[in-house]
Amino acid sequence: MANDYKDTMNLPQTEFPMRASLAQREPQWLEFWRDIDVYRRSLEQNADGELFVLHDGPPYANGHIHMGTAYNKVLKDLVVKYKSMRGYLAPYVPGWDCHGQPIEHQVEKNLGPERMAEISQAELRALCREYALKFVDTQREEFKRLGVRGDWDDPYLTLDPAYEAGNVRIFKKMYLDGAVYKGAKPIHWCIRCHTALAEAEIEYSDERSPSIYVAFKMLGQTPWDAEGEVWLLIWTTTPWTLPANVAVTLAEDARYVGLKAPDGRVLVVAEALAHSVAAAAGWDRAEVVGPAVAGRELAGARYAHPIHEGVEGVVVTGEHVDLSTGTGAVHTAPGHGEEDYLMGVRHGLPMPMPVTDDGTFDAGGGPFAGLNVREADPVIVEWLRERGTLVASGSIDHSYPHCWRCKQPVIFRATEQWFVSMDKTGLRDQALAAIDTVEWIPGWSVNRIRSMLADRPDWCISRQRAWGVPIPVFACTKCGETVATEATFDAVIDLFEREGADAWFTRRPAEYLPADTACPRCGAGVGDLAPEDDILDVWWESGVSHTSVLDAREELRRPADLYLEGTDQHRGWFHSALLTSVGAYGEAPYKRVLTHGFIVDGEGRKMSKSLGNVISPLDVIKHSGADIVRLWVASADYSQDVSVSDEILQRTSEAYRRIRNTFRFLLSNLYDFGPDDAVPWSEMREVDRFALVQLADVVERVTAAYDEWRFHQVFHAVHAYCVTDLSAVYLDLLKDRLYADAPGWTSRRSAQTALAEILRTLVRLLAPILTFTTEEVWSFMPDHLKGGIDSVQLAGWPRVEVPAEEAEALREAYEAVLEVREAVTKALEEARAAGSIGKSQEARLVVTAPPVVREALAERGHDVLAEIFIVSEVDLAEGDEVAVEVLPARGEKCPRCWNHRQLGVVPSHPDVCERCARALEAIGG
RNA sequence: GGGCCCGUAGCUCAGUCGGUUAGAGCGCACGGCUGAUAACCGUGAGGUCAGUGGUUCGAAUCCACUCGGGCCCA
Repeated sequence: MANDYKDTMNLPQTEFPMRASLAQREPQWLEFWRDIDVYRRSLEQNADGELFVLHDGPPYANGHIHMGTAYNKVLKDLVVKYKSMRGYLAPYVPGWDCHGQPIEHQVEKNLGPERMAEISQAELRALCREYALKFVDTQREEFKRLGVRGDWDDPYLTLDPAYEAGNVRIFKKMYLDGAVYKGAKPIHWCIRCHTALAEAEIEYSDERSPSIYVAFKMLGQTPWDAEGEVWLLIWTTTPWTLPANVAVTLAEDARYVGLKAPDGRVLVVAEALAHSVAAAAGWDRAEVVGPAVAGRELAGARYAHPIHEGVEGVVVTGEHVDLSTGTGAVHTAPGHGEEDYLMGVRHGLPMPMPVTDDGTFDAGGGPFAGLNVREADPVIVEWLRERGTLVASGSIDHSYPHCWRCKQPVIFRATEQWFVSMDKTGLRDQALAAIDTVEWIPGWSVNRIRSMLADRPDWCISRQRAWGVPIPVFACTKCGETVATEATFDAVIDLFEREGADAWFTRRPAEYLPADTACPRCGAGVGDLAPEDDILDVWWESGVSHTSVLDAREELRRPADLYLEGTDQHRGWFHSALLTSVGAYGEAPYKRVLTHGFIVDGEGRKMSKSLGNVISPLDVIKHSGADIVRLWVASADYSQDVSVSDEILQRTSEAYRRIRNTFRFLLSNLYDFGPDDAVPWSEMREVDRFALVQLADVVERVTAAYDEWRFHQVFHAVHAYCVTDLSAVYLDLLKDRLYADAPGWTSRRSAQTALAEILRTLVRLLAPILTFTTEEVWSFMPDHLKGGIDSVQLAGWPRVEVPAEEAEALREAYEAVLEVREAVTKALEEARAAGSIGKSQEARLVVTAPPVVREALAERGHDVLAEIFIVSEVDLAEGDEVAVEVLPARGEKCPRCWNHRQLGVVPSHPDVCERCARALEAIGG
């Protein structure tokens, strides 16, 4: 039986399992890393290395992680681990964004309206803190489970006292420079709850509103003067906003005409809407009179205010004018609408706000003073009708915003807000200049942040909420003056450092401000100062992490080497960090910014519950393992949106198995490879030397890909190497030598020398990506290949040195050999299809090739060619083109190595071929 | 509606300055091996380079528009 010889061979042996069972095994590696404190040791080991700071952008501390956060964190981990293995001192301090409306909103919902009414602001803040910390813990465990390495025991939290104080440091600098000012801006406001509402606190539902057409009398000359008295006709569904009117906005390019009303007045409307206006007014016939004039030509015209006597309004133009409904002339009240507000900012319009916080008109409401806006509409409509300016009226059903809590319709109402001026101190220009000092990856991303900065309005940094860091200024209760000086800021910084921002809500200013603090206007003392109610925009808070984290922590440094976030952060964190850093220090907070796309489904659509295409990283971890998530992250090109689907994960798992089996083969053939068995380069077989040349080339390509932030090319290069160079060619052809040669022969040790080098190199190339699997591989490697290092993460970056000249010669020669090999496999396949052979070792080849190729082949030697082609014999012939003839092998099948050879050459082992006989002799068989 | 970006095989990706017949791996089909075995090897089929129009001797590549998608604004 052929099997008699099986025991005499060096067949692969390993305990390294073929099946990964990642979901079960990965947690053991997490324990291992915890036990050896791998993060700390990675820092200690590189204590003298160059510092590389990847600064973590803080995810929001509510809910579980999703694919987007998982993707981002894994990408960061790849970078940190790669840099660390290259010898950089690469600390990673994860952080969380803990303040803000979503948490406050959720806590409020959990409490319910009754308890909410009883609770103090300090108590609410305590509940918010508890809520945020709970999700910090949740996400921390989930990120750790992904294999992300960092200082999880001491992350940064935006609710830490020292962090909160950093906000004040930056505010102080920018305030004292004159960049911060107080202005007004319309926001959603609930007049019943007396509170500002965020977008997430708005519910839309249908509402019936009045629909009225109102004529504003034009003043001065108009193009239609010859036709009669000229009025500008507007349409609105919110009559109560008319007292705050300051302008009428026309579409710049649309044509406006005069519409002759039955009473003889000329009403100016957009030409496109003249007919629908006449229909709404119920006129049988509407005559268009006089010229048609572009909107822009009417800009600057004046009209008499529809409510306030003796007041004038102005005509402006804007791009938001809708020409499908209404009149094409938009009533504009900057205090009552977002677009109106922007028009006001652009044209320098005043922003009257006649509505108080409970919805009552003050004196600015003119004839309606004292009336509540909820009741005002019919009164105002009647009032207009009496004066003859109401051209038409009806009602309309439309979607309208309501308060999530009391379900009442909300209004847009301008309130006092704090702003950062983009231009007063040159912030915009400085920030634009700072952008050019930063490396943006991918390159186009600079366009994105540049256009956003160039176009953005002043930054509104105040929010009317409880859960955040207060705007650190005081108001004089006597005269209303703002009190904020270097001394008060420093006192607040000190207070926050000691007690956190909570103290703002529990202590009186007199307790912590210098005793001599006084109002600069009226001289009122410290006892008459009230702390500002509003809190800072959370983008400000996370933005100042360059100060609260990078400056504050010893192991970090400002500016950071890298910020790495999704593309939405051009408007978010990249943006707010840049503005606060430029505002305070005149420079960018980062040297480099890498942005990645969003996670979408297999069709490129965003993930949403309603589409039912959401994939959770937690599920993938549970079913396939975190290394599959990590391999998926590494396989995709992050410069565009990244798809994930069951099929994609399936493909990823297949690629994983392929890589894993490559490791398994390497390990299983090194079971008897001892510390003294390595063969020096000069004594290695040529094929093995070429394998090392290929390995060196892979290291170079992969290292370049990492260095140039092209991680998906790392994956593709390594995967292709495993499949094409190793599995299909080198490992396949090596089996004969590995299995059949005597264990200690140089020929076999030469092969093992190459395999060992490949193993210790490959495992480290992949360590940043397959963090669990490579650790597992490392644990199965012979000790002498590990150099006494217990974690692959601490093993440094591989270098494979090959003599340059010889390497080049080998590349050239083997390019020809491998090309011929392709022709060989095709020929063998044909022979197989014809039924003349099964195993390739049953074949003998006659290879015909042109002189140059033939020479390259001949130089290898016939036996080596047979080894490379995995056949029993190769003969060469010369011809014009490469051709391969497949013949039955000569001799008999050796029962030990299965090659076809002359058997019985060695008398002591008459059954087997000469090589096997010698091998049997060598092992004393 | 505006700004930035994306679209190459079923999937993940290459494709140099515009230059032969657009490549690789996976998957799929078929076959081999049974000494990497829930593994491994081979062969093969798969593409209107999203579409249309243009520039050019020549376009996946440059330009315009259209369609589809993403992020951010409005």
